[in-house]
Amino acid sequence: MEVKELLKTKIKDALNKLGVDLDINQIDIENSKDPTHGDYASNVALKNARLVKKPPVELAKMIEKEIDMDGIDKIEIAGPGFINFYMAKGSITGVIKKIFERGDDFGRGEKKNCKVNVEFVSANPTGDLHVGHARGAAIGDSISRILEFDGYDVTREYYINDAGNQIDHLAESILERLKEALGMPFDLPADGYHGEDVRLVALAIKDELGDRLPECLKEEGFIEELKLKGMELELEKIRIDLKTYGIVFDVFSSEKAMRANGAVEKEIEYLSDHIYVDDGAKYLRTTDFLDDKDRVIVKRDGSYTYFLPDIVYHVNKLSRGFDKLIDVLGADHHGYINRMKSALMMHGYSSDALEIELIQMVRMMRDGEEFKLSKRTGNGYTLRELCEDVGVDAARYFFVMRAASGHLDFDLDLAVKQSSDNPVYYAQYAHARLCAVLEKAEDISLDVSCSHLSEQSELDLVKQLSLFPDAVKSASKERAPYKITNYIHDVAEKVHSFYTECRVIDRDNIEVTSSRLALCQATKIVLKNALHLVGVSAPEHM
RNA sequence: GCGCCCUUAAUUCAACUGGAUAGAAUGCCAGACUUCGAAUCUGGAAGUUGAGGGUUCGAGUCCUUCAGGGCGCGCCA
Repeated sequence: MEVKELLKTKIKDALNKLGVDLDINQIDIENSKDPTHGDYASNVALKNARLVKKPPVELAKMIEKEIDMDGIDKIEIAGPGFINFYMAKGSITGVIKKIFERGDDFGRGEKKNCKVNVEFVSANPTGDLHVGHARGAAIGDSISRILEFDGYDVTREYYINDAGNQIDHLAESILERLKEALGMPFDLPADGYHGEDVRLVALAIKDELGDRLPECLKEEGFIEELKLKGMELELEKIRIDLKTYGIVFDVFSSEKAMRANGAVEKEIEYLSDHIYVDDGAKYLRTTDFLDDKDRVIVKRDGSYTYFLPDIVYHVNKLSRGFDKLIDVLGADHHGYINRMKSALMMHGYSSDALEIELIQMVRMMRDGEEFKLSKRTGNGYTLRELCEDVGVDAARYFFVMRAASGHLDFDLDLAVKQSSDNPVYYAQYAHARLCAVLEKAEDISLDVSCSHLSEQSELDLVKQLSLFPDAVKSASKERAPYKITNYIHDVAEKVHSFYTECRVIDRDNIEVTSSRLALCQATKIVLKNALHLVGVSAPEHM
């Protein structure tokens, strides 16, 4: 049993003896942040003093008197009524053995039997992914990894808006670029895509068509062909960039497919009780639910707003058996939340069947100043370039290390720096250092019971390792990958301190050495597990 | 004007969801390599948590009123 659970049970039993029956989930055990407050602390006495009609300190003392002290060195009542527990060394180091037993699964949550669909990136296939997508991608994938690790069944999904006019603009842009490539007069549409990337796509199409190109340009249906071809090529680039970035989607859904077979018309039919017509347009009465304004779903000219197929899409996702949908979206979509939830409620789903994680803007900083364009190409700064410039590990770590709800300043200079200033290297270096030591002492066996650990820095590290399952739970519950990077940083810090203070390999003292080696190995496992959750590698050598 | 988010050290951010003396990193100052990787470590200075009021044993956290910033408020996606 974990130490915290053990303490909870002990407290519950003690309370029982005092004639107080308290649910075990009502008992909080905190990890003391201050070593003078022991290893663990509880505020049960403060919270429940009224049950015994005595001051908190009195209740704390009563609990202290009744509690089973097995595994506990000392108890102190402090402040207004906190109970501080000082654990016996064996209770603390027990976690090492557990880490060895569970290995890659240490920290993994129990199976939840809950299917979650995480939709993220979903960028229009009309050009390269940029740094805004990169943050959403890093966070979306980390959330997926964390939920998976915590015991959920996760599907990563990408929604392709291939039915809107963005694709028309793409095709028109390619068409003009093709004319350009043939030396013909050309005119890029004002709302088209003027970037270098689209020009290259056009050149690829030109190569493919070869001599047929001039003929094709005259054909009526050629623009349709360009839509398909252009999108396919753009999507392929996106797939490759994401893969390099460590992200693979399980499902790509297409808006076009969503609209097929009269699905949208059926949806209108289904929602008819919530629809009214005003000034020739059809409105959905979302204000009956959570929205502050009714929304147009069919325009006066009979075409649909993007909202309608989006409803079809979300209903489709839920109909595929997911218990929860998570959309990772840019912060400018916040108006969208209640609108979509309302629509789903019309289908009888609860308002929390859909959860939307809003990602704030990224500002790229170089030399202390914001920049938007690439130095090399003069175009927008893309995910691909970012990976080339700072590496995948640094990019992903930086994007998730702050809460998604806050703006992020991405310090490019810091990200390329190979020193402790750079949190990624700080963490990876800790891992590599441990590997180096373990490699050097391969012939010495490990003492998994860690019976010869006594230094403060050793015990601090052990305690830090024992916090990993908590960190996972909290990151999962709050969809907050940054909790993992914070955790990683804390582990790395403790590793470096331990390493400086305690020489691991001492061939004249094999007992201590094997305990320390076991600690190193356990730490290595935990660090690797944690880094994996944010999609960052754990290198053995750097 | 209405709605949502934000405001914590010089800077970028934490704070276990209401807990003890508000913590890290960067930057600044002072130290530590004959030894497992100095890509490291150990100290130090730095705060009226934007301002006021309220709720209670206890508030950065909850309520409220202000001030400042961002985003949204399309028959755009």
